[in-house]
Amino acid sequence: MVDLELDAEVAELLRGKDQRYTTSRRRVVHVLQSGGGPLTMMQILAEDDSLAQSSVYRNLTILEDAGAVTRIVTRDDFARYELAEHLTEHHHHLICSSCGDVLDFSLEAKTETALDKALDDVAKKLGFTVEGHSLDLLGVCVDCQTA
Amino acid sequence: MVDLELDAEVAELLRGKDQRYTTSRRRVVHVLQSGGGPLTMMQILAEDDSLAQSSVYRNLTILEDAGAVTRIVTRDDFARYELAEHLTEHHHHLICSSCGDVLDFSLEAKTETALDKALDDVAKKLGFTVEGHSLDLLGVCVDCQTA
DNA sequence: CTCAGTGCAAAGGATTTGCATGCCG
DNA sequence: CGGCATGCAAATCCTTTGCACTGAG
Repeated sequence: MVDLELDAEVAELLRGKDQRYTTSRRRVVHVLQSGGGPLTMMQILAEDDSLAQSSVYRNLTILEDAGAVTRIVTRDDFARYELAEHLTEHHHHLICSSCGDVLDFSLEAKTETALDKALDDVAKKLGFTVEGHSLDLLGVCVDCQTA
Repeated sequence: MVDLELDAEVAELLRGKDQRYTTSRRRVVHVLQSGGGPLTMMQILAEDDSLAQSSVYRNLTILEDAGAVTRIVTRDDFARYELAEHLTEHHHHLICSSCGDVLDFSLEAKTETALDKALDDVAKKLGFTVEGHSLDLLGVCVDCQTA
């Protein structure tokens, strides 16, 4: 999704919650877009130092509420944020157990479909209403292996 | 795994780290074993009030370090703990987006194998060393649907 | 002008740690 | 006996909140 579409989409989502798409919110969204994976607060602030920590926290909460951003927590003590799935592509996470960084990856459509079906079956059996799934691969990233 | 095997296994793991399998550590392990899913600190303390909060935190850290316990974080602000995978069966988590509770579930062996293979392929392509994977199903549990 | 959005600093809450005591080996 | 494990309470650190200020409409 190119910037313009993305901005329009996010603006729309925010309007639905009577929120404006302000400059700093736009900045946060753009940082997330260019991340290549979910980012921590530290990473976001480092990427754009015109942003104030408390405002970023507040804006991320608002963006999450509007459905534009998803907050995830992995092994370490920092929450990470990424653009909501419908603003990107369905993907999964590769978590480095050494440095803690998180990268995106995707499965072939065929595999993904098979997985969906298997999960639906399980959920049906347990009486669960499925809202989505997340699949994390835990391992050591390239950088940490060479280091 | 029955209690005796489990205790022996955990004791062994702790010995490997020069740690004792004390009474309160044993209590924590047994609470986790009967959980049916990963438990929060609150749930653990509620299950056995002879346990002191700080000691449970400390013991869980030690047990995790010894490879007997795994710490996971979901959507809410509480960490959850479960017995390490090699002490139980490979399984996945069903997270209720309403009450936050987490339950275990398993996939058919065939599905699990296919998934493993797909993940291995992806990891190889990205130069990652795989240590494991986790699959969470997000939805609404039976209790929350009727409520 | 008005009111949502912002930034600073102070508060909040799950988790961790210092220290004196108790208990296992 | 000696040292690790425990429990209490105080400290930590990410995150949230109170409040006064700023800027868009």
